[in-house]
Order: sequence, then structure tokens, then C-alpha cells
Amino acid sequence: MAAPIPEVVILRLPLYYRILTLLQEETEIVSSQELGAQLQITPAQIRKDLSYFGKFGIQGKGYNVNQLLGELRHILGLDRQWSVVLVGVGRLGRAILDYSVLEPQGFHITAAFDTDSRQIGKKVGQLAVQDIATLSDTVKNQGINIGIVAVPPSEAPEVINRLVSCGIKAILNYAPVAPAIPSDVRVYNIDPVVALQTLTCHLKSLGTP
Amino acid sequence: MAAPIPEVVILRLPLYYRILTLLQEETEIVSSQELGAQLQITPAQIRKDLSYFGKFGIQGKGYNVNQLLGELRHILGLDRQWSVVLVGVGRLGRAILDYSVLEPQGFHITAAFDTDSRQIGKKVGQLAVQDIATLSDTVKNQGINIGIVAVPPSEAPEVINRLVSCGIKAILNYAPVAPAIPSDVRVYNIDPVVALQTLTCHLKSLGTP
DNA sequence: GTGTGTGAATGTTTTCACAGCG
DNA sequence: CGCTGTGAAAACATTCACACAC
Repeated sequence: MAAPIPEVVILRLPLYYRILTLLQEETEIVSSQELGAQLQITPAQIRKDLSYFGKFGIQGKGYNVNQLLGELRHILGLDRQWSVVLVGVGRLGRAILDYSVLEPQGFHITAAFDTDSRQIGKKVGQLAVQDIATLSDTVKNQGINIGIVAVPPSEAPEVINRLVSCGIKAILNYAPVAPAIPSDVRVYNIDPVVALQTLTCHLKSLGTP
Repeated sequence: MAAPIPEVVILRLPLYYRILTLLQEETEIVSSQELGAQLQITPAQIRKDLSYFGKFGIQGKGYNVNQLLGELRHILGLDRQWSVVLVGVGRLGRAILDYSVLEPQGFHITAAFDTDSRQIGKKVGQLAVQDIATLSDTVKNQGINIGIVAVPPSEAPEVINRLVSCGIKAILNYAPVAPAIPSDVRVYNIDPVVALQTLTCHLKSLGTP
């Protein structure tokens, strides 16, 4: 029961969750076979992944979509609201603030910060941009759990340090840096350049047009 | 020599490349030890990763930063320009067009498309938004290699199909879908909701504040 | 001495294959 | 019968540890 869940499994759970949300409208029961076909994942892998957390299926039939959604919501910690702080309100930061999918998924951006003093006080959406110096107070007072970093590369290590010393344990990092962080803090990096470079590595080995 | 390179290795190469670019200014030679410290990766892993492609180091010293950069550029296919097509010029698409890092890294966004007819003809940056119906011609005439998908979820499967049938072999997909694609086409998915959900899964197991 | 390159050892993840349940 | 849940096997990835080159 207290088995350590492989990280790769956790990376797949949100995919299951998303597909099930879509399937919810269409069907009551789904088999690992059908799920796998949608996600390009083997049925055995899906069954094994879920088995780390319990027995959610009905033998001979499959999984009850609604029930499994509930289980995944619980496993992923989606059965509550999460308060998120955004640092960096440039082009990217604004796009994130406007991204209308976060709110319905339970991610509430509570405060926005910037390191550029010219931005401070400006309104972006509902929020007034705050001075980064007030980050710590806001995080503690508002019980914020997650930080999103959308500042230029040069600012990023400093910003990430600040988030860590506020006690934030989860960071979604859009800056192209590989910060050193304590092992109890999770960082998920999103970097389009890195993504494109892995793609070109594969393209290269194709016949060059 | 014709050994198959593990996918995980390819995912790390861009990280090595980026760190080396930064180190370039500071030093001539770097050891796997030092690289590993920067990236939170074991030195043995770095050496093994590189050994899939050749012997780039100097025994007793380390790696020549410039030379290794050259090798990685070659391995990743970065020693040329890549033409990229963007589909979807909403908030996200515009942020990508404005993202000034792509161009200097050799990724040139050549054309922009949208499925929404009200967008067609509008200028975004240097580019006029084209009708998605003209995608195939543009891709073929301009020798485009890579597609970026930044359309709403409902449009995404159709757009991805179109890109695939144009002969595009690499797709950077920002839409929250898991499209079925032929095995010779690479898709890299970027989805902040999935990212946040893996983070909350870890947060949950912490003491709830 | 120092750090690479690498086979061999260890650890992890995926797949197989089937018992058992609805 | 059909599909889940799961040990056992196979495939894959990381780490070790050392011969060898500078």
C-alpha cells in the first residue's frame, strides 16, 4: 500500500483524467482497451497504472467512467481548489492569465507579480500587479500552493529562489533555466525551444527535403 | 554504431546544449562532473548519453565546450534553419509569434493560419493570417518542416490531420488532445493543465496547510 | 593525478499471460 | 465469456567501477 508510485505513472494520470472527462458524456463504462486506443497506450499499462492506487474496475466489463473520474480527482488532488501565484506579466504571463481553462480545472490565480517596477500597480485582468518584494507576505497570507514562473531567463533563478523560500512546493517554470531546488520542491519545466530541438533531432534522421 | 538512441537521451540533449551555450562565455573546458552539478544529472549519465554519438571528451580534462556545442548542434539538427508553420493566432498563437527566442535558435515561423475566417487577412507581426485551406500549398511550396498547433481543443484533431496529410513530420501541440498520428510523425505536447495536475498530485501527499 | 568511455551490475518500467471474478 | 488485477518475465535505463588516455 505504501509502495512508491513511479513518476512516469503520475505523468500519465492527467491524460487518463482528460480522456475520461470527454468520454463522460458518451458512455457509462469504458475498458482499458478502449482507453488505450484513444491515448496510444497499451491496455496493460493503464491497468497497471491504476492498480497502484486500488481496484477500480468491474471484472468482465471495464471501468465506470464517473467513478474512475472521482478516484483520479482524489489521487491527483483535484477535489479542491488550488491557489496559484504568477510571477511575470509580460506577453507570456498575460496569455497564462487569460487562459480560461485553468479556472474551471480548479486552479485559481490569486496574485500576479513582476520584477519590472514599471509593471507594478498595473491591472492585468482582475489583478493588480504587485511588487515582488511583497511575494512572501501574499503567499503566506493567502495560503498559496503553486507558483508559475514567466519571467525572462535572467530573472528566473532569483524568482525561483524567492518562491522556494516562501515555502512553495510546486513550480510551473516557463523560463529556460535548470534551477537547483530542494528535493521537496517539484518543478515542471515548459520550454518550447527544448521541445522543438527534440523534434528536429528526429527530423534530421529523415530524408532531407 | 547503428544502435537505437533511447528517447530519454534525446530529451536531455537540448538541456546539455543550453547549459553549454551559457558556459561558452565562461570557460573553455568542462567536465561531466561540473555539467551534472548544473543540471542535477549524474556525471555518469551525461557521459553515457554522449557516448551514444561518439567520443567528444579529452581524457583527464573534460569536454571542450565549443567543440561539444558543435557536435550537439549537429546531432540535434540545429546546424540549419527550420521553417515552422503556426496554426491558431489567438492569444497563445500571438504569444508564440512574439517569442523572440525562436528566431535566434534557428526556428523561423514562415506562415500563420487560422480556422476562424474572421482572422484571415489580418496582420500579426510580419505575417498575414492565411486560410487553413491554403495550408497544404504553403507547406509544400515553402518546404516547411514543423507545425505548431495553437487552436482551441475542438479544432485541434482536424488541424493535426491536415498537418499530417501535408507531409509534416514534427508537431508541437499546445492543444489538450491526444491525437492518433502515424508512427513516422513526432508530436510533442505542451499542456499546462496536465503539468499542474502532476504537481498537485505531489502536493496532496504533503501536509495540507 | 584526473576524468573519459564503457561493459557489467543494478534498478526501473513495460509487457506478458493467466487466475479469478462478474 | 470478457476484462480486470497482478505476479513473473522481458525490455529498458541508470549507476557503478575501472581500464585507459592525457
